[in-house]
Amino acid sequence: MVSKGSLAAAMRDPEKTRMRILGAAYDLVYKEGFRSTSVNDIVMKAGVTQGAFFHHFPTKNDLGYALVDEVLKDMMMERWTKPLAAYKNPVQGMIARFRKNMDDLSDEEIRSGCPLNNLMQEMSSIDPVFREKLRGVLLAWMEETERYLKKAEAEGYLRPGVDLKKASQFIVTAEVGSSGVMKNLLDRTVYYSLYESFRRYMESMSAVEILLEV
Amino acid sequence: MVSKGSLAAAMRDPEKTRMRILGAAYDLVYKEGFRSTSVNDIVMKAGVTQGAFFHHFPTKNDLGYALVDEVLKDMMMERWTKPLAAYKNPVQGMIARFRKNMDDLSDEEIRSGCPLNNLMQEMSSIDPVFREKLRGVLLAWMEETERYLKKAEAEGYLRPGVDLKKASQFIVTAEVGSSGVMKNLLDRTVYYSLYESFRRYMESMSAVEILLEV
DNA sequence: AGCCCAACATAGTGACCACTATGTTCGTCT
DNA sequence: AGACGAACATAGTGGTCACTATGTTGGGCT
Repeated sequence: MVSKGSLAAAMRDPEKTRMRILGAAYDLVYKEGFRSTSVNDIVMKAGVTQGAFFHHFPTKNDLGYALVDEVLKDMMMERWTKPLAAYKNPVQGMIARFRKNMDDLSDEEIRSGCPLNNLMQEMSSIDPVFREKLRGVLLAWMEETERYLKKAEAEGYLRPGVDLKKASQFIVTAEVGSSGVMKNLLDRTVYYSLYESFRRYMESMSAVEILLEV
Repeated sequence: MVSKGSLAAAMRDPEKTRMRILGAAYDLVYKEGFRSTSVNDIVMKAGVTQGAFFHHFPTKNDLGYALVDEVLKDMMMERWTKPLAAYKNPVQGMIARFRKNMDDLSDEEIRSGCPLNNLMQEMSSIDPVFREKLRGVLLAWMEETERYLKKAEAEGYLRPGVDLKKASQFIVTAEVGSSGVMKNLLDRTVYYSLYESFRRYMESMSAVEILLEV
């Protein structure tokens, strides 16, 4: 009776099938773009049939929307805002994280760019539903950044008079823009250069000396 | 014999035909993206036949390359670096131009984003020829920016110790990133916010008080 | 045990795509 | 004046696309 159980586990598991599709789609869309990725590419990579695909997602666009809601948002928050909780001084955390996210990137990830930025530039102007969902991710990123700036302010790490909303919008713009520029230039020295400028900008609003352990 | 001449003017003019194709293609690619724009879309908008198109451009990709080399590059320089020549203080010029380029944008242009950024995010990772050509535009933009920073430094407008190359890379990244973020958010108040942060960053490297006439 | 429906699998289908094969026309050059 | 080639125009062509019509199968529920 062993075989039945172990085989059956892989057979009818709709939630797992859906996740396999989403996972395969995320990789392909990240690397090739949404329009350039065909449903066939996705089902081949996921190891399922087109029938399974269209059973779970009525249209290709619906898959794209699910990608943003269920995969992309967590991905971005996991990378950019969640790690800030580990730092006593959020300003120092943002500087350190900008650097770390850059150092951790593989060559292929640099070539592929920022998954949020990719989709924003490709889909925002041609599909209002995509834009709304991507806008939600971008705003959440900015709001979380602002929340950590507020925390920094409350604990005396910020100079008085800094407009936290404006600063958080600029911070996210710099982070997104850096990934976008790097995707084209493919030159890590430029990334180090952008990091140092970013650090200078962050330090200009800091009330304390920033010491970074390397 | 009047008819012959006036009609003939529009008939066999290869240079004009080529330009009509490039102009129509630029608009469509700018708004819809390169992959989403079909050759048929382009020839319809240009008012020429597919035969004419493929006579002037062997493949659709070749048209894309010509777009970058012959249209996009001039477009970007005309908008971002050429106007800096009119300012005595280039730092002030960059601040003023960031603002002016934003104010001059129509709603549709905001929705369409930065034409260079659009193509970079869409094509850089999937076509090396595109990447090289786009890279040329981006580097030219950065180098021109650096040239104006050098001019500013020579005339005493910059604080000592500013790394001009790093600063120019960050400036262009902020300009590109702002257009990219705006394309999604469609909210001019965010643009004003980004402008003020950009201005603060520029002022942090300035040796003089910046006075902007509104 | 048998029924039923979600969860797939298979095999198309029309639309659109970049591109081509081939024909025609006009200006130029001798 | 006649030839000739660049500058088009017309009508396809194979391939790919998102999507669908129609089966089949397995597990849960009575």
